[in-house]
Amino acid sequence: MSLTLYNTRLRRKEVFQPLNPERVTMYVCGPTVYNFIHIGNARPAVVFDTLYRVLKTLYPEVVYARNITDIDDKIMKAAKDNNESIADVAERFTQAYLEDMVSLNTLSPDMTPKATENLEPMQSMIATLIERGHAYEAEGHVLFAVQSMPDYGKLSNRSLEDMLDGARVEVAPYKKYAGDFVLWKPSAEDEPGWDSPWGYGRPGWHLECSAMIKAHLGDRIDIHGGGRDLIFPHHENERAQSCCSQHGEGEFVQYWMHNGYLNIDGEKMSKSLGNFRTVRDLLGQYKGEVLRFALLSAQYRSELDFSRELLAQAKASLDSLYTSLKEVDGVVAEAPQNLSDAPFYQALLDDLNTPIAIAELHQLAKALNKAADEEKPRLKGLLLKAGELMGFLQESPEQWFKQGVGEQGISAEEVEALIAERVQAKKDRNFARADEIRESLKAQGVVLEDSREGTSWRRE
RNA sequence: GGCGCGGUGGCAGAGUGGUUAUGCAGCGGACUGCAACUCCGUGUACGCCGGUUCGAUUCCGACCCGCGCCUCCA
Repeated sequence: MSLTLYNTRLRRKEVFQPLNPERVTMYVCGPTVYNFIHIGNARPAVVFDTLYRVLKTLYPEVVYARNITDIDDKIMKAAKDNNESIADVAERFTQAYLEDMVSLNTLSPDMTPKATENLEPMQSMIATLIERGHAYEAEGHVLFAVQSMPDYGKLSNRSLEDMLDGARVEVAPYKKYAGDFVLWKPSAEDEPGWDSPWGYGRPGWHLECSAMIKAHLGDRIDIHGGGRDLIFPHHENERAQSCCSQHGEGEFVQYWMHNGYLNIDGEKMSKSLGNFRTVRDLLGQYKGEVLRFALLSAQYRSELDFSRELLAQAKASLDSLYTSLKEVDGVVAEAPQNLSDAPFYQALLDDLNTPIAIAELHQLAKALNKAADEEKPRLKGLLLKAGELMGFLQESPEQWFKQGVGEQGISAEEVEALIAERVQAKKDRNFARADEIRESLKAQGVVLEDSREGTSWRRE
């Protein structure tokens, strides 16, 4: 079976056929670095990281780019509010973002282009658009003329008329047409900017992605991903800029992919509504892998309600998977020779059906629990591989169960000492003392488990 | 107003024109000094009303409800 992906532009699933099977290209919209990211922002990072892992099993070279937007009015505002330079704000939150990405077990993209390092390609794209009659200058601005593009609106499936009907912003007076959007805007003396043929200024938001894709990946790429809220206007406008400035004909992006929202109490999580939880904050209470598991517990196009219960269930599921692995700690895993028949792989190939793939993880774990010794290396290898494709199960069970989150509480040495005391108590048939120790540890978040091999422990 | 998404058992969440995943929680049992873990067993749910059909949660139509986008947003 081959990879199928849901293409937003066509509103249906398609078999994925790369432009060049030797080199697959994927671009995902990264953060604007003016704040810590919230867990909703983490969803595309985790989803497309999973896709990246799957693509790597299919193609010899996958080039994954995820940008950093480090020039933007919101960053300028944050810098002003904190009395800090724009570069410092951007640098600080870029680092925080990269740390959060590591916590969520995402692989590093092959490139992380920054807007401020790509002004030249942006300006050259503007020049081309003006030359070709798709853009015009007005009062220090350069605007894209949406009416110059016959199929503008095709990605988001809307007509110009319909869009303007519901418009809720005032139309700037210098626009020839209300739907035109900014490619370049003037900066005041004390604002950041760059010299350009159209005066001192800075790029419009949509431009950087178009320009960086062209500069680093080429005129045409295979996959472009991001959150659903980027479909319009961001990706529609990117498509307009890129299609109208590229060499030759054809779609600039072959497969547009958009993840659904993360909700809080049924409402979209967003910075403007203020109902968000930052990844940073959540990492104080949950391991990154738990957050990742929660994010992948629904198919990426569905909405997902983010709650304490969701995280508790994610944690419980991972505990159970790691328990299976713990039981075969001494078994050497046998790497699967061929994934193509594995149900978890089939599920991932079907537009990243992670809930099914997770169900298969549980099936593998259950099979492993019951397996005869000679079957264990193969099953363990499959389970680890399935986990790896989704970014799970890469810690040792020991680490998973004994490393706490945030406040460490009782030390491992103290736990071991109490276990030793309890073993003696049990030997003396002093069960009252044995139970007392277990209860006391339980109250401190440590669970003891007796077996023939002895007593093991884990943090809850 | 335009465009779009969704409503599945206590919760989360797939899927399918008929044998109705999976996990968590619950219940019964095995194991255990007692537990925990694990294992075995256990749950006839698909918003409402019509239609098509031998048969619909799945297809079609209407309706109700929720959510989103229409130039800040992942």
